[in-house]
Amino acid sequence: MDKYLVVLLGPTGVGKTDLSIFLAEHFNTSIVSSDSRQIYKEMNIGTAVPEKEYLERVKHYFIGSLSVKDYYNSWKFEQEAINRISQLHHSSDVVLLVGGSMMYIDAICNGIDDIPTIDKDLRDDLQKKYEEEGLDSIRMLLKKLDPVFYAQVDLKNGKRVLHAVEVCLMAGKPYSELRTKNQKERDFKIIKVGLNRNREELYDRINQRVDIMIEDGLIEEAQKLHDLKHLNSLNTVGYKELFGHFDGEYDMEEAVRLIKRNSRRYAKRQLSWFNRDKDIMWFNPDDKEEILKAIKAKMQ
RNA sequence: GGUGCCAUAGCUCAGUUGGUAGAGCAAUGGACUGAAAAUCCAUGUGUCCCUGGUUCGAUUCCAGGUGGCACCA
Repeated sequence: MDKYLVVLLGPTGVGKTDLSIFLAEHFNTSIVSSDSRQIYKEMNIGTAVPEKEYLERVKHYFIGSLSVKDYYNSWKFEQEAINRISQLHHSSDVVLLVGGSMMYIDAICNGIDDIPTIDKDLRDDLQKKYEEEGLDSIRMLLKKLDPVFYAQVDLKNGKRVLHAVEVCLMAGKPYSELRTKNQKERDFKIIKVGLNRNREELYDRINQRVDIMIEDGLIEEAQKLHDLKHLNSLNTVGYKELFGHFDGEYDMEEAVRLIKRNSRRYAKRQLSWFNRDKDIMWFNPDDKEEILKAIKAKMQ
């Protein structure tokens, strides 16, 4: 009997959660979350974690399982989620992967190349060099360490250049040699269901959801995390804009405006990424029965 | 009803001494392999309210109309 992973993806605010409960109950299965921010237990309101009732009705994994202080990345997620999925496949033929974090989804569906974990000291040293000597000096390093990747990389993107240098130094060989781009074999079949709405409707939903988050106490939630704002986990839409307000950079109205705008832009970036993937079947989240039918057809 | 002011991008507005126009905000498209809700790149989208007039040429000047605002009745 074939095992299936049904991947439910789409931009933020499109309505993945409601549909995921419907599908999970229909297939009598669990949900593995592929959301890089809902995984942190201190960030519930701002990341629109499914409401308590849903979490009780359907077993969810990778929601609220980490602290914002924990270091995490998509490679770790790949290891842990793949393990979890195969364990769940013992008792269920269908498992749901639900979330909008593009690279987390990719890590499960395609796999990520094996490269060494970067030493914290090395990361800090390079970061310091970047800040003191500028991007150009990091670029020169990369040119020397890995001319092949240097020719491919977006040289204006500091993070990319920096990371490539880190990997070269850590691995002792060029990053480009480690980038196989090989698709990993999985022992389950993948069915990708993409959710989208017309742009105006999607943006309305995003805007409204931000207002609801504020009513639900997002400001208080962010206040508690203010001291930790330097953490990567808190470099997140909904929190960083409030930190800016707490630090006196602008008023609350402006903070809310920025949260809405940045959420919309995030949704746009997600769509850009997903649109490349020709395996995705696209639907409006309201068409539940149609979606179910399409999934079942794929399982024939 | 009268007088005055205004009408230009999705919004707020600038501008053209007459040669079809540009800022901010918003928006759009894209990249992406161990920070990814991150990070980076690119893009001005327009009956310049309508109809006539003057002019080689009108978004710009003139007249009328329409709509909005203010004041006076």
